[in-house]
Amino acid sequence: MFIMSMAQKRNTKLRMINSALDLFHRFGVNGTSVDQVLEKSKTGKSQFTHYFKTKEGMVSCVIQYLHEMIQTGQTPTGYDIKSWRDFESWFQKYIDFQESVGCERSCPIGTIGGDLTSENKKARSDVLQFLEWSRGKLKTFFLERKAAGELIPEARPQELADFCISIMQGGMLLNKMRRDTEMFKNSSSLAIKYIRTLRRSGKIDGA
Amino acid sequence: MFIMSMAQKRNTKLRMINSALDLFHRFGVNGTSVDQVLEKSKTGKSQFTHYFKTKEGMVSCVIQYLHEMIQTGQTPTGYDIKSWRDFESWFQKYIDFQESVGCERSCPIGTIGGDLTSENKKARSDVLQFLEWSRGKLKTFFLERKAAGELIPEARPQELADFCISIMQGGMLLNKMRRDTEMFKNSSSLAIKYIRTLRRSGKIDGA
DNA sequence: CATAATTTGTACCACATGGTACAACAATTC
DNA sequence: GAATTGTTGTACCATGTGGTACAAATTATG
Repeated sequence: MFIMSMAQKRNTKLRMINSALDLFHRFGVNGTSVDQVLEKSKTGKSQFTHYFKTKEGMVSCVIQYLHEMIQTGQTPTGYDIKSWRDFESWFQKYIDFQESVGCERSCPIGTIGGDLTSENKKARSDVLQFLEWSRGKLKTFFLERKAAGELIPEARPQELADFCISIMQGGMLLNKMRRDTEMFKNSSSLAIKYIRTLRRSGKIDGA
Repeated sequence: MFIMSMAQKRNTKLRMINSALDLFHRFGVNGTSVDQVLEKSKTGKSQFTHYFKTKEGMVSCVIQYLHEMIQTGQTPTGYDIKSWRDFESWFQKYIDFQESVGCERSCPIGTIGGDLTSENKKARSDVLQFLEWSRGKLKTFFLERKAAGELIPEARPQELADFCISIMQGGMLLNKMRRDTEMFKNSSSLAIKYIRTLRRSGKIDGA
């Protein structure tokens, strides 16, 4: 039946995307060949051409898939931040993730995005779309806290969002290089302390 | 004579290293082939084998060279930080650099380091050596300021150093992805503001 | 069932990749 | 100037690379 067909189709395509995501995340786009993805996903060249046409097409699909997974909360890390407690654990989840993989990976979007050049128009635009979405999520969190009177007037939501994402990206990259979580721990700890000083009215409830 | 020989030798090797550095910085190690380096430096395979033996050997030399350039202040950015003013312009120099290259590059060490895997033992150890050196430079700056009574007792030099480097790495990576300096500007601006709150005794002299 | 559409297997291709072999050339030292 | 050392040019190679061609199998739909 139709549903079976779509399921079957999605299944094969999904296996390829998952394999690609894993390899891109570990070795980068340039560090991963199409054939390696095919081997890992137990598929052939014809499926590759059928579902993705080119390598960049595959990269694009991988990014969109990742974006969807993150949006729907199906990743160990995420952007569903509703409280100060959520916010402070936002950093911690990245650290936990890295610890769980021996600090051999940084943020997938950072890794993939950093590999793209101006030629990769489609894939880059997918990365940027995700990036703006994530900035928006954090910005919205801070906006809401500010509207609730929990942030001093000088606090600027967009700056705070970019500040957090920068620390996360840099921290994860440095952790990966050192195969150790120390640097991200140190920097996120300071970021949290700083942002606490921008709060007002009420006790600090974060971890 | 001997000097001419060494100069000639260094010249060829240096041309290769400079070409490799430029390409690695722009496209990453995995995004650059040995042949591209040879073409750019107008050299042949025999010189490659003679001076570097393998691609990783070349990467290793590039990192060591870069480390040396940075240590001796021959790069637009650097770690010669003696005053609060120096410190605050430390961030700005990276932003200026990115602006000067259309935000098409991030930090060379971050780009190259992020491409390496556990197999690249030599190159990774070179990256780590540089990284520890740079952490030490920033840490020392904060230690000295603290010793001079210019930082509150709660301020921890190592945390502050890692915090700054994380923001720099993350900010540059994000800037490169977005081809724009906004995110690094936002995050470094907050970092500077925060660190100002940790200072005491005396006016803020930074830019 | 027939037929159309989707999905997959096999073979192939031109070119890029990292690396080797080895002779020729140039410079330095004795 | 002979011998040693350092440097470069040319040709080559096995394997990896992204991608194509096309027929065969499988699945949906009339």
